[in-house]
Amino acid sequence: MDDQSSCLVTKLSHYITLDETHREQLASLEKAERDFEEGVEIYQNGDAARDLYVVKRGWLFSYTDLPDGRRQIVKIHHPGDIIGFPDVALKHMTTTLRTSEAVTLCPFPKSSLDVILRESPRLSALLLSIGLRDQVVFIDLLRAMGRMKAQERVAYMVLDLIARLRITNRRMTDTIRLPLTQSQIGDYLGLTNVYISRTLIKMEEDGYIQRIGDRLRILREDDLADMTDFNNRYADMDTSWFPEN
Amino acid sequence: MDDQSSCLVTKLSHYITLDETHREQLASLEKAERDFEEGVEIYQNGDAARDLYVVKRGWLFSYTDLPDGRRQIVKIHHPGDIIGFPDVALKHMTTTLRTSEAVTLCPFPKSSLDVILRESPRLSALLLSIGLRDQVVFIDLLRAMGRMKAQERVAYMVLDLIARLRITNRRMTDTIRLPLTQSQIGDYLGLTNVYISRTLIKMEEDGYIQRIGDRLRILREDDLADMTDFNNRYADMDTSWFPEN
DNA sequence: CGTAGGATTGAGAAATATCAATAAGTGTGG
DNA sequence: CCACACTTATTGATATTTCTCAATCCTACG
Repeated sequence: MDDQSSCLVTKLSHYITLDETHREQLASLEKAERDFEEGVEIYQNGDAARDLYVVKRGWLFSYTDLPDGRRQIVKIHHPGDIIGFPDVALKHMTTTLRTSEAVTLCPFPKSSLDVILRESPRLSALLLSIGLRDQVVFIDLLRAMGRMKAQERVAYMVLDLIARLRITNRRMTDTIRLPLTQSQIGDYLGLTNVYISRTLIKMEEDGYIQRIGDRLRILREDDLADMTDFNNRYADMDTSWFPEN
Repeated sequence: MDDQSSCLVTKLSHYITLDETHREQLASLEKAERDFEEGVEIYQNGDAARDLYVVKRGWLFSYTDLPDGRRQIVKIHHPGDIIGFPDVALKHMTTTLRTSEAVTLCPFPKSSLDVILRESPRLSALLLSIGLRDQVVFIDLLRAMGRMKAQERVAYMVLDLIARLRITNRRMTDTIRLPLTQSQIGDYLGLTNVYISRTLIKMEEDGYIQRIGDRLRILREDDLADMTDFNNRYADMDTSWFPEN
């Protein structure tokens, strides 16, 4: 597998400059990429934690269910994301992974981390930082779920999605594709599909957003950011303390 | 500073066996320990992210506020915890740290991580795993906040606290001290102080818990675990893939 | 013994859920 | 290109959960 097609190299290059050695190390970790249809489950809560995945194409999400059927979607995954990282710490997967549309994933085994930790302190620092930054992002989401009203939560979700898409796509405009049903948005934000419907309608009436098919246009991004006291964690990473190589 | 008094060594020994080299590496990282009174703020949201702290004694919590004053407590810290780890990834602290009672902390600089990453792949793997496991814990809390009712959230909080206290204190009974006001519990669970009061009374009436001063006795732990579909993440860490040294 | 912070209680209001019906899309087979 | 089946979105009516505000009660402590 050459550098061109290594998902990990692409992902990590967004944060630090990788030299040739790093690129080779990373590229060697990956297994062959795999395609999946829309609406399939790739692994389930409770499966042995074995592989990680880098998303090459398409959207997916991870969720957990309560015994009575209530569902919480925990993370929405985009191209460039590493899926399954938190579960590295545990013996079993803690979520179920499901595709929102057709996707391509690059799997690599959890044991690859061992290689990285032994061979490159710098890459290790980067992986650690990505994990910890994701933790901050979860804390932000927690704040939204604990203390924000429906409209603010929707605003937060949209801003977070845009900020993340802009990591890999610099000239993102104000319009995003949102391949999620309102039930799924509700499961992500701790609300019902019905209330998501009403909230989106209200936000459109108030001129915050505009909906065109499965696309969403942000009309007053600054106002939404104020409303949610939004911080772009993806732009604030501190790589200054990383070891040299 | 000898091993006896190194907070980090004590903390990390709960997970893997540390040889003499590891112990020395870790002990050398720590600065002198510091005491703080009850009700003081040790650092604030927005401060430069410079130090981490290991808790030697006492309870504290981290929180963030919304501009209009709504507050979300994000983490309750006990003896043995590492505080400020997620902020390592960023240039600034994302929360404010406040004591619930008199505490003793062992600070060590963020730059110590550089040393660990360069010198010990095994310790690096452990730190990474602790960070990632904490992420899973946040995901569990997110699920509670998004999809559980007040009583279930309280149950979840109590079970999580007990599980954590049992890491360091093996023969923990069914009774814990809870040095938090009902307003703080509310800020943690995304509810109001008033509703916490009513919920605790209800749970006591139903025989789930018993309150004696600032102590809480769990009467039907299994039922509470069923109610919240509780998983003890602290007992399920996978250290099998860690590098040798 | 007075005071202050915390807990409890009551009444009413707001936010969100639930249930059920209808409308609007969307893809498929003919 | 049409008609059917199916999923998704919207709407209305009502129920539930939780919040808000204000009063009162406790309890620890100077």
